[in-house]
Amino acid sequence: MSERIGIPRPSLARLPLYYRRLLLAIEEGEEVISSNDLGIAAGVPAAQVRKDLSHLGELGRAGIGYDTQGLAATLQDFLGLANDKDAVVVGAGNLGRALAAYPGFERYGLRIIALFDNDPAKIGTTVGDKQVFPVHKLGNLVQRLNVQMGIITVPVDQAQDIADLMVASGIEVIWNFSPRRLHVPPHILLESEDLAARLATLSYHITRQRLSEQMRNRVESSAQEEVMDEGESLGN
Amino acid sequence: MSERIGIPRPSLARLPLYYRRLLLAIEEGEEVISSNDLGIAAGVPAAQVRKDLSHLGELGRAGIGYDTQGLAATLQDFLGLANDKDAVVVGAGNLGRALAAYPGFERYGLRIIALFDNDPAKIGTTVGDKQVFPVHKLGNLVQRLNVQMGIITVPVDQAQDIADLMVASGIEVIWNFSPRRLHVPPHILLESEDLAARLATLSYHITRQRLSEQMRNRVESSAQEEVMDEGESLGN
DNA sequence: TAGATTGTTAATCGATTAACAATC
DNA sequence: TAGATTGTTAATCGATTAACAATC
Repeated sequence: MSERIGIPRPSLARLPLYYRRLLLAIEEGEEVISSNDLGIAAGVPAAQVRKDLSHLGELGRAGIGYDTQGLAATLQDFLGLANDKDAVVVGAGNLGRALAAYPGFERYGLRIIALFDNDPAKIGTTVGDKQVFPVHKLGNLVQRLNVQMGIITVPVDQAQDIADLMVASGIEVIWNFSPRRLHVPPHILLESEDLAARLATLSYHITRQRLSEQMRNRVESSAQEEVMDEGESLGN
Repeated sequence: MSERIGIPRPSLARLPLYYRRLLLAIEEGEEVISSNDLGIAAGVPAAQVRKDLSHLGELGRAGIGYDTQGLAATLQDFLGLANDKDAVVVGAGNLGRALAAYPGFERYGLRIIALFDNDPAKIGTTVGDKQVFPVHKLGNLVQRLNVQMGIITVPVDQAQDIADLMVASGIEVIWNFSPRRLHVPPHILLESEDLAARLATLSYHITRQRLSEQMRNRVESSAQEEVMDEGESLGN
């Protein structure tokens, strides 16, 4: 995907956070909100918020702030959250079933309409109200219902095959949860959540933290010794 | 976490991808690998790979490339992948159970030792060989076993409370899967996977893709009309 | 020697932040 | 009017990329 988008990627990623804060503000009955408050919710400075929102137009009022209802509607529209988006999950293991049942997706317009798997023990079972079908039925269903999105939660060695199958079936957006870089034609949008890779970076931090802790302990225990030394030198 | 790290975040995030490629190369019996090949695996140019690896030292040999075994060992060490890292999952819903059973984590040294939940129907059940305990037992177990990492998969309205509890129990790294910005003291490392927010950005792309498709169809159908017009004007 | 490939320097690119006139 | 807050410009920051001498 060669990204013909009119907004920087980091800005786009923050819009949902602003949106979420706006829903909260609306619920609280607040009619306006400042870039500062939106920034706090997203963990960025107010200037960043204003810059981000400036990509969508002039949405605020100087001296006042942003109209909560208006801005929420603009973001909802810009992100297409009110549009129904059909998806299928391939891989009805733990992760696939968890995503199929994830309660947070519906409010953003995602409808997971079915799961697919090749394990006979899984075929025919349901996840909530969603059925698990054999993978060979994927193409037909995707074409018939014009499904746009495919979610991949199969074991890593099958991920590329499934991606190929999805592309051949006409799926245009792939959300990949397998720990593997997938290859897709340029017109397909591919987004990956590589949890194992993410864990590896956390592992890096845990390791450093452990080291600096040991250092601290060593400093503390020598401080402790010093205290004892002092006690002794005071000779009481 | 004010990030006293000696390597840029984006570089750090790519190291696991290089590592994975190295394991593959080793499996294939390859003894050296070029920055170019590593780059292909991670989707970045060779210069990026060399720059990333230069943060860990001079690891390659000019004219030759990188020793696969040696570089893999260096990365494993740098990322602390061989160190055992104990974790608990709080929230034994679909996602929590999926993560607890996720097969990709063990090879990176993560040991999920228990799950916690407040639902009586879940307490006492197991996920693989891991037991689900009531949340009030979290502090004791974390302290007794010196658990470093907490994984949050509870509903959004409980996420902050659980984070507070984890911090109070001595956990130092939190991996948050709830769609909410959590507040933790500065010495705690907090990393979040906000799947709903990620979905919202995918929604943006799906919406644009749909629009550009409609445009294409419109162009095609007018092209179609033109063909028909021509056919007519040819008068056959 | 010729060819391959590194590590590093410098140039480029893009995002973040600070500052402020304009506006309410 | 005084105070608050926007949108935007310019400065800063940091990461990516290109280029190349050094090395094998």
